[in-house]
Amino acid sequence: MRPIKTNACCSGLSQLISPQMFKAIGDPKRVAILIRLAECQRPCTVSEIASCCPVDISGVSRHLAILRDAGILTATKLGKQVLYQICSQSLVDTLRNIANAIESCCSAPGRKETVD
Amino acid sequence: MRPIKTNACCSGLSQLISPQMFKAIGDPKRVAILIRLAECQRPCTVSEIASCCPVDISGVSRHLAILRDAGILTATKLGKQVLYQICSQSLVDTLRNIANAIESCCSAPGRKETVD
DNA sequence: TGTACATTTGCAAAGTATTGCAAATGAGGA
DNA sequence: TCCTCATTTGCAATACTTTGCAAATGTACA
Repeated sequence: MRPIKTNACCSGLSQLISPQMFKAIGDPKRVAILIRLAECQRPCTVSEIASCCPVDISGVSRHLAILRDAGILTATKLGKQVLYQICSQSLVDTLRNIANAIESCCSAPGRKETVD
Repeated sequence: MRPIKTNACCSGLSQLISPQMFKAIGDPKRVAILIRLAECQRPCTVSEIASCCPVDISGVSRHLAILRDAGILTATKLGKQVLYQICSQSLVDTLRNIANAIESCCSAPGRKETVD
């Protein structure tokens, strides 16, 4: 087996890619919730969001907590209600940073290499 | 409850975001495999990839299949071996398209709206 | 204080994922 | 053909996730 040369510039990927974030998005109901929130254009209550999918509202609340814990949503209490909204700028930045890192790592010519 | 206005431009998100792809990346061992492949700068065999993490090689083979089925890797047979590599361009494009869609959807001023 | 409403949490059931081992498959070379 | 090596698959055990219901929490308002 050949020795494995690794590209030092790729090491940043492990800081950028959070399995928790990807796992949070990797569920069809949570994707439906995200799209609902994106379309909605304003912070939404749990009850409003729950109308996106045929699940008990307690389940929606749990899905929202998973997305919030992954840093994808923020929650704000307002009286009896809780308003959720997408952290769109940080999500956009994270996705772009990962794309840039993969691109520079996987298709950069003349890159520095080190033996593993 | 206010009627929910939705933003027509966001509907593309549901085509772009594949829960399967995010779920595939959303596992620490699979992230380790991806980083190994990214660093490695060339197609790698299963045995080479397996050295990235302390798991039986059969488990690594299954993780690779999950990433391949999600469209993140391609596999090529070469004699007794199978070479895996990241579909880096399509992954990069997908991440950027999602970022662009979220950005235009969530922070576009003067957007078109329709009542849900 | 008591009632109404929105949301979250405890719980148990059902479903899905991950793991290691052992055996199967498939390809190259003696 | 037979042996070896790389990879994949069957299987069972274990662990984790998702779900709905019911109950708990927290807030507003009479």
